[in-house]
Amino acid sequence: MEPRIATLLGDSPLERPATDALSRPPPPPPAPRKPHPVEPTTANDHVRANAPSTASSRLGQSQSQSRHQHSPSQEAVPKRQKPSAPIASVLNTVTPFSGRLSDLLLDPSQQQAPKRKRVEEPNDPLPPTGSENSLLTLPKPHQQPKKSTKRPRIPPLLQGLHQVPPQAQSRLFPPITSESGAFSRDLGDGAALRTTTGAEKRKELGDDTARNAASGDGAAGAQEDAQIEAQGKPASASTSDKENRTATDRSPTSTTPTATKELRKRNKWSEQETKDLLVGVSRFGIGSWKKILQCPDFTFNQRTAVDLKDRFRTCCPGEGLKARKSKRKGDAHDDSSQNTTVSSTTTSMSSNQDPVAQETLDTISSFRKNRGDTHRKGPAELREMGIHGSFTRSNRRERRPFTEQDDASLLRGFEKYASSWHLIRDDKDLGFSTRQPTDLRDRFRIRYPEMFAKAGYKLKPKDEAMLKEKEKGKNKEAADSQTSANSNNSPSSLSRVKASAPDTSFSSLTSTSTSNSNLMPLALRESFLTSFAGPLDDFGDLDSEADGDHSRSPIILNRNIFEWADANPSQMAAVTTTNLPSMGHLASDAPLSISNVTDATHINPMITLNLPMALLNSNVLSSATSQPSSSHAGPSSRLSDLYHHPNPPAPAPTPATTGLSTVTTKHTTDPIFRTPNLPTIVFPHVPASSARSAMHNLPPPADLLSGLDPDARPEAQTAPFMFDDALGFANAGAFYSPGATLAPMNSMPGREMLTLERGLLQEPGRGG
DNA sequence: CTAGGGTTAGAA
DNA sequence: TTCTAACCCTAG
Repeated sequence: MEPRIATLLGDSPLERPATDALSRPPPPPPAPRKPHPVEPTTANDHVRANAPSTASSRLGQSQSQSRHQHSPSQEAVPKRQKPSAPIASVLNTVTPFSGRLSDLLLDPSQQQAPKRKRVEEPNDPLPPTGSENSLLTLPKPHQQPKKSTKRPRIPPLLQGLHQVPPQAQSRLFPPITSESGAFSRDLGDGAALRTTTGAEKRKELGDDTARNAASGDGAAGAQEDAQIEAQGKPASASTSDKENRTATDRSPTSTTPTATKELRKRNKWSEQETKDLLVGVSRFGIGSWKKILQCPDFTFNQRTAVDLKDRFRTCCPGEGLKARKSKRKGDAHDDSSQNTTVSSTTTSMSSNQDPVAQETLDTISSFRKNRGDTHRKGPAELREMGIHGSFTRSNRRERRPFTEQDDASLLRGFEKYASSWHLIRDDKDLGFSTRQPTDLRDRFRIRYPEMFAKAGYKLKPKDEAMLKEKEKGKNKEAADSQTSANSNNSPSSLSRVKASAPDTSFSSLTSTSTSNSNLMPLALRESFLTSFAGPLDDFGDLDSEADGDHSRSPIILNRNIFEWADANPSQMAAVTTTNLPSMGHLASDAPLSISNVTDATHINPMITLNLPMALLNSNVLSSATSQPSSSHAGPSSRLSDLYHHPNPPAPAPTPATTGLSTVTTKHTTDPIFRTPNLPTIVFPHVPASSARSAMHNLPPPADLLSGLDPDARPEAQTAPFMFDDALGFANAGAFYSPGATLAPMNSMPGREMLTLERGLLQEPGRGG
């Protein structure tokens, strides 16, 4: 850090002493302004301001800090002379004092002693040694001039981070600001604390004041705060309320989440609290925890709504709240059966004093205390509390998780109606009749954050951050050469944000994508766009199927594909364009356009083979085509989807494709397509061993490319496949692997990746 | 009606 | 106890 600071200051590490000197002893800046640079007035003022005993605790810390830092610089004082003069001259081009100043201040024999004295005498009687003190008190006056000379402000601030004052560690670390008050405010200066406002600070206040109270120093402050709080937020603000109520007897409590984790201690429920809770539930109903919490009739010891809920669940298991899952199977069964009995009866009743309710309670009691659960409250106890009958439930709808199908429908709905959630809800086909529009919106936000954001809506801060992080990662990945393994989703928290599938499908399909988050070259995406036509067609279910975090596995192309291609030129040709409607199209336009030559080694197999495009049609793999695509089909059928053109009355079969479609309408049974030499991925009968080891005998790139029309192989010619030296090529159609992404198939650095997102490979226009 | 923030249920 | 997602509330 320090070297960096030095760098920021423009000083070489060697000049560091000079830097220190600048911040402490009077540097040139003040010189021009004041005829007498040694004039102590300024310094004194500062010292006075800082000296007060109130701030002494912190000052003391910073002093000790400074001392450490200064002692070396002191030793270096004699050496400073040289550096300081140049710096002075730099900072102050016109300083008559520059020379003198350094002389005056830095001369160890003469100047230091007098100067020190002046400073320390009036202000700081306490300092152990004069020399240290002088260094401490001097800096501030000179830092200000420093600012005026446009010195970076960072260094002094950063330095403070080196050694966190011990006391500060145990409490909130003050904000890092340029305000000098940042630290001192946190130092237990009650007045300063009390002046802060705002919810957050109030929270902190409660904490700080609590400590103050404990120390006897800020007790008044604590009370004041409590009052303020109580006034501002009567019974609300569970957290702050919680902090204030018994703040004095819970000194270790901290407001920071992290600190809370460590310091929060068990807070047992008292009988009175429990009673209040139960009475509250009987009054407001199950689920109205906040109301209960805020009801002035009840007192809770620093409870949150969640605490209330949990307590209630403990006391009255089965009463409207699911009991905790038991890890042991037997228990689980026990619990569930019990729950169903209880809740099914209780939840259906809303009237108190119901005999059946009593029965329910008795049922509960019959279960209770079997397992040492002493918290359950039986009917008798409840009656004692004045609670009769069962509890009513708040009319909150029952929580109902979204299924994958729901998600798919939601996506479809969104494609159809955009963000008109009520329309989505009303669409009977989508089956959201039991949901509220906002439910759909919320779910969509969670499930498809990227699309949600792209549609112009605001994500929850957390999701947003996650999304950003993800994009970062993605970009990084894109930059790095990527092994197929990389493209697997990590089962981390990010997994919730599907690896760009929604993004890809949505953005590319709507052609609104300017996103760089996609690994696939834009042109390539567009190619697929056109080839698969469907604007916003259902990619949803595909995506939803990828719900499993690992479901988006990349396609790994077998090396042997090259060999196979070499050995089977004709099939190769057929395969490469099979099932890629756009391919035929492209081919017809420009025979070579399908190559994606990103470098000399990426060779379009088509070029290599130099085959007539007439072979290019379809369904080499048509064995799968007989299956109609189903929107909810599994991967296998999806595979088939890919392998044949989805809609027999295809939306827009390209001329080439249609024209050639009659040429090869073959089945896999056709010997020509059942070459024994195919890679296992596509053609199972190829031994993987040979596939891996085989070397292909491809002519040198120069030869292969010699006859090419340069124009026909532009950089991003949107070819769905690419040829990689000695590795093979990827063809979306032919080598699609159910499961997802067609990932980069080479692991060589600097190679351009071809990644096909699942959505792009999917058939559009299902059912419609 | 929607956006956005708040509250609650339930799992971890 | 914490965290996430489903659900709720309400201003605009």
